[in-house]
Amino acid sequence: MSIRPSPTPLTAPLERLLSSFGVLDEDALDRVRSSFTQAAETPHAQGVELARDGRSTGPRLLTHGWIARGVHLADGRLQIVDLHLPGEVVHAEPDFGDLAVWAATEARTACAAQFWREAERARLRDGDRLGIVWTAVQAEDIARLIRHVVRLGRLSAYERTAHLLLELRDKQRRSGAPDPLRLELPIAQEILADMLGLSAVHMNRTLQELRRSGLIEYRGGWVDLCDLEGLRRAAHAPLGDKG
Amino acid sequence: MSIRPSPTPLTAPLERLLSSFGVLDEDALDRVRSSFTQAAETPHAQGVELARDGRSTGPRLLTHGWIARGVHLADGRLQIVDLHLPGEVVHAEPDFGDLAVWAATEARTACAAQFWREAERARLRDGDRLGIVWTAVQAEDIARLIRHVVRLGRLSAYERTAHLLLELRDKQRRSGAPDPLRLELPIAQEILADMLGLSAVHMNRTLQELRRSGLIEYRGGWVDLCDLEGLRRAAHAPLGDKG
DNA sequence: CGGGACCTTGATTATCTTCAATGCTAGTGG
DNA sequence: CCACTAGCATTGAAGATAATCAAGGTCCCG
Repeated sequence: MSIRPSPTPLTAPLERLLSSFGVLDEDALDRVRSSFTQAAETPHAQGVELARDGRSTGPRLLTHGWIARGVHLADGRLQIVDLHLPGEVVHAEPDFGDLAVWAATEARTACAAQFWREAERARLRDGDRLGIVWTAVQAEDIARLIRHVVRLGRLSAYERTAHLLLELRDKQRRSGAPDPLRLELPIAQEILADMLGLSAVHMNRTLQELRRSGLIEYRGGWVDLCDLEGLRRAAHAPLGDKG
Repeated sequence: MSIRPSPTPLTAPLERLLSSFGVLDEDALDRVRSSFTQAAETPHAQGVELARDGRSTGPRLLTHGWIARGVHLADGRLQIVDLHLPGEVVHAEPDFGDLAVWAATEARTACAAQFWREAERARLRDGDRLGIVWTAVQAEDIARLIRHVVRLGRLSAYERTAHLLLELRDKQRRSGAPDPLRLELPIAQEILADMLGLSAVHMNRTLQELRRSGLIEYRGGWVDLCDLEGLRRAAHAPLGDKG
């Protein structure tokens, strides 16, 4: 009997995500995996909150499904701050304003407290591969927030949508998606609208416009990025590396 | 001749800012001050960039004036990501996208590389006051970005403007402003517009609307927050603690 | 006095929201 | 197998919000 199933399946998407930011040596990879030996997956039904206001579940590794973070205004308006894909460590602590964190689809997570401590400690050791990679991951988290600010502040609905699709594509590639031109989009258009600060109706019309322009095809929860270069031009952004 | 004027005036706004996040003991305060014994102030003329694209000056302590961080789009549009006041440590490294950092007014900064290292190290030591406070400062940086996302995504021009004024007021209080109802605004309306994702014309009209509503008075680079509670209601936000 | 930077105003147009239906599809129970 | 329902996508029309264009106006400074 083996002590532990070979490449702990739990951490597979995390390993892919980390590797997309830099090479992990055997030692680093080992520490990543052993941070989750104690961890069991928790399932989350669609729409159920992981954290809100004061309550927190600590940092959690998303293993399956999508998780959304966002702010609810008193009058019902919602602004989504980020959408998380498998492999990402979701900092579910609402230390930041009254952020809500919920499962945008059926999802599964595992406690990442030990990993978080290990990674933070690694950042301070010179030359530690895990630390180098983890620093890059956190910088990217902030860069993504900044891109979101630019998207919402200065891009039109059409530009925003193209920009977001490229953003999600890049996320999905880090998460280990095989096809660089096919994007899984298992969420309602209303969620995209709440991400982009648009009404659901206008979101729908904008997606149709992207279809009519031949930049995407969209049906059944999948988006085909037919014209990556066109999307990039539409988004005024350097997102969406190499087809 | 004295080696160094007693409470190094250079760090005074930084000390106030840090203290607004938690108590610093003598030891922590000492380390803050001695991180800047080697540092000299550099002046920056209005509009001059500290960093752009690849080039960086490393983390710098803003001692006088305002600094802006933002993204320029190819067609001339500009989205400002944050406005910095004295006491803040501006991470001028454009690791994050193609962020530009420039002096929004005449400004002076000092190298904060040593302080940054010291503060980061302190974060990892349990019970270190500097570490605790620095962690809070960084969490607030992210919280502010998230509030910016909500502002741009889901608030109207009127709401956005009220929200931003409260945000700037809170910043200015941390920076040590004496009057909690008087806000110095030494920047053109166009800069506020670029912060809020509006045209300069509409920014102007929105400010007038806030004046007509009796929420603010605005002239000569100063804003009086006549009705703090009204602003808070207009902003749909819990910003703007106690008059 | 002239020039430049900034603020203000009016008129017009573009973008996006809201409201109100109507279709579409998958799941459910009779 | 077939209504029946719920959730999501789509459409049209009307209205609100903000951008754009084009002038003036004000203030400061050389």
